[in-house]
This record gives sequence, C-alpha cells and structure tokens, in this order.
Amino acid sequence: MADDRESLLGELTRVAVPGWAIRVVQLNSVVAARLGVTDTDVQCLHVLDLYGPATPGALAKRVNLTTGAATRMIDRLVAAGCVRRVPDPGDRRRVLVEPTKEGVERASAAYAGLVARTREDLADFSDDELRTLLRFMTAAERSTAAEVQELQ
Amino acid sequence: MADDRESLLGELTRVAVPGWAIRVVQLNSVVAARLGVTDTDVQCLHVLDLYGPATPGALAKRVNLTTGAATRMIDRLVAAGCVRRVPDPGDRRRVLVEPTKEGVERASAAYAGLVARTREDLADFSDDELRTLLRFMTAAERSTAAEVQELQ
DNA sequence: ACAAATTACTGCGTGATGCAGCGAACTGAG
DNA sequence: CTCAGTTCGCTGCATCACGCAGTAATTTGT
Repeated sequence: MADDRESLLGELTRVAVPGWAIRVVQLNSVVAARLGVTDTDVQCLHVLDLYGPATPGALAKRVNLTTGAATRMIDRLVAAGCVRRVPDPGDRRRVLVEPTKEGVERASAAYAGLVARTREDLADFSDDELRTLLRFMTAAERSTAAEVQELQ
Repeated sequence: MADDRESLLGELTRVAVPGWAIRVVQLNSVVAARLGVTDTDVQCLHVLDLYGPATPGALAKRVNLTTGAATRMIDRLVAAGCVRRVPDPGDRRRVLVEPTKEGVERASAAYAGLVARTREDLADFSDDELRTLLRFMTAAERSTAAEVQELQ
C-alpha cells in the first residue's frame, strides 16, 4: 500500500507541508539570529540574492511590507553590514539597495552547512534523477509563487 | 553545460534556497493573514499538525519562543478558534494544546489551492520518479532539521 | 511653467516578544 | 508523611518591528 500511487502523492505533499515548511522557517530564524537581523531581513536578503539590487519600494512589495517598514528594514541591514544604499544615477528620488561583499559572505557562510548536507544527500542520486528533482522543484517553486499571488 | 552534473547540483540547491524558501515564507504569511493570526501562530499549527497535541512549553521550544510568548500565542490561536486548551489528567500543572476541528478545516482549506497545484505538477511524473522525489524530500527534511539543530 | 504622481523617509500608536517573577503542582530525600 | 527543590504555565514591564499617515524631494505630463 505504501507503493500505491495515491499514498505516494499524499506522503509527498505531507513531507513538503507541514514537514519541510516548518524547517525552512526555523532555518530562516536561526540564520537571522546568527546574522543579527530579523527574519524579515533574511527574507529581504534572499530576494536581493535572487533578483539582484532593488529599490526600497520594490523590496517592500516582495516581502509584503509598507515602504516605511522597508526603510527601517534596510536601516537594520545597513547597520548589520549586510547591504548598502546606492543612489540611482537615473532618478535622484530612488535608492538602490545591494548586498555588500561581507553580507554575501556571511549569508553563504550561514548556509554552508545545509549546502554541504544537501550535496551529500544528492550524491545518492543519478544524473537522470537529479534532472527529475530539478524539474519538480522548479514546478513547485512556480506553483507556490502562483498560489501566493492568488491568495493575497 | 546545463547537463553537467556540477551545474545541475548548483541549480538544484539554488532553486531550493533562496527560490523556494522565499515562497514558503510568503505563503505562510498570506495563510496567517487569512486565518487572522500571526506567522508564528501558523508555524505552531504546523507543529501541532505534524506532531500532535503538545504542552505550551514543548510548543515554545519547537517554534523558538519563551513560555511567556507561547502563552500569548496560544491565547491568539484560541481566540481565532484554531486550538483548544485541554487539562492534562496526569499532571494538573500541564495543559495540552490541540487543534480544533474548525482549525484543522480552515487550515486545510487555506492550503487546498497549493495542494491542487502540486497534484497537477506531480501528474507529470511516473511512479518511479515519485519515489525518487519522496526519497529526496525526506532526506532534505531530515538534513534541514539537523542543520537547524546544530546552528541554534 | 506648473500641477500631479512617485519615491523614500519620519512621528505615532499597536502589538508581538523576551525577561523576570509569581503561584500551583509534582518529585524525591529523610 | 513532610517539606525543600524543581517544573509548569501565566502575568507586568520594557523593547522593538510594523502599519498608518504625513512630508520633502524629485520626476512626469500637460
């Protein structure tokens, strides 16, 4: 029965939520504590990592904050040495927020352990299986993003 | 080059963090807003879902809160109709927190959309591929948990 | 040239959290 | 049985993140 497709599907979705969801949030928290910033700030760093430098307004949208809250978030990240404010040459109202070299290093250091563990896990999989995993992860990322979009 | 194993590994870890991690946190937030509770409260609901009823002290440990903060968290969840306080018959100091039927229903309703999308995504995979995915997800969940344990 | 929109930033109130301390209940040594 | 020590959940107080509303600077459109 454990090999029945339906129970496979159920198990799989259950490992993802709540199983993995809990861990991701927990990991975000401990990484945030390690960097000396809040959980929201780590989310912001991830956004910067994924999409590159952005204005405070754009960051506010992506992490679901008001522009006022984004200003303080950036203040904290600047104080922690993780990001830097750069004036936009094309529009003097705007400010571009970009991660500092030190910020990138400290963030990747915080995730080094997990990356190492994941590499070990992935060593047990063939190239074809890796492609299968990537195919699913990409689809899941897109689906989750779409669901977020729809719900809010 | 995109089929090179090393770049496959890099892409895979990158889709997971920061890619998917961002989405999971965002989804937690919108679900929390929908249920009328905070992000932390949703994390608590996930813990209850995964491990079953627990005392406030145990919940505090799992969501990284003090017992004082846990008390208020449970107050909020009770007020929102998501959980219930049940006296422990064996130890009159203790209180067991368990999800209410209504809480479980509302939570699963909030995730119904994502579950449906994920089912659609998974329809493209064979049974063998599903087993591969489950094998990886399980390993990844365990690795992330271990990493959290070590970091904090 | 000038009004309207956009952008980032600043007081103020609200609320979640940590810290410290409380009473109640359990445990174990004598 | 007694009673000191421990554990458990809960309550003031201070701190800090956030939303809301308003401001100054800049850009855009007419």
